[in-house]
Amino acid sequence: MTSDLDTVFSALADPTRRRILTMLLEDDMAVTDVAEPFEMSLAAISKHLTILAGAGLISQEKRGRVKWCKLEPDALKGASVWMQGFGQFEPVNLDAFEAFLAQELGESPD
Amino acid sequence: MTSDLDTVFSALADPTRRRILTMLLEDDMAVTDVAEPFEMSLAAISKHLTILAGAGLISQEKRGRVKWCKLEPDALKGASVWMQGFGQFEPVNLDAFEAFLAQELGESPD
DNA sequence: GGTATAGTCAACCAAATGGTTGACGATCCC
DNA sequence: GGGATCGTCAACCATTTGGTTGACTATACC
Repeated sequence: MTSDLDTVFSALADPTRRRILTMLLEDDMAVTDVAEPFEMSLAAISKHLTILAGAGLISQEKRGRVKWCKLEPDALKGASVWMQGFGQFEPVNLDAFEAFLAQELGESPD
Repeated sequence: MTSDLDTVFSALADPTRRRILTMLLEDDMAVTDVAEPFEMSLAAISKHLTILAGAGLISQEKRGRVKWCKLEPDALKGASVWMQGFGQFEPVNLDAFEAFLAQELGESPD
């Protein structure tokens, strides 16, 4: 039983994959364009993208011969919450932030 | 140049190590006591602890023949901030949270 | 149809990972 | 000193990881 956290954290453990995610923060990209700035083969990047997709961190949609990669930041949520469990980083923690969100958003559904 | 994020995220990618961290959330522990609930050798746990210490996630202090392990949650900070960069988890993002913190904390230095 | 482009697949490889066991050094206790 | 406990080290092993190259499929273009 491999946890979601396993796949997410190990996906994030590789600098190439983190760099890909930050690239996708700007805009959706085709596989070839993702690969362009890296000094490694297209096949290698394709594997990295498969791993990111496996972790749910990106989604991929094929249109014509081009496969578009889209960031799915929600997949970070579980990992983020897990880490917050340790995070007395700030005097204000998740509870306070949730209270803030509740107040800020009024009645947002979901 | 291996990034801090590399070592932190790959330390977190293993379920045994995450479980160790949650155990240490309760209290500082000796190596033998950390190992007790796991079905694996003491040497294996010792290696995991070395990796956690290498990532800065725990510190270890030897008193007598006992080595105490202490959680160092600040080491999660960098990784947490990195992840927040993606976190349009909610309609409210980092900017809003920073504003919230500023307001909440008044004049907290640093 | 023919050719270029986008991307994956399969086989292979070196290095890293996560575990084992057995020997060992240090410390505590009698 | 002698024996038990704490923990690491070293050697070893199987599996996973991150990369390569070459062949291949599918789409686009002329």
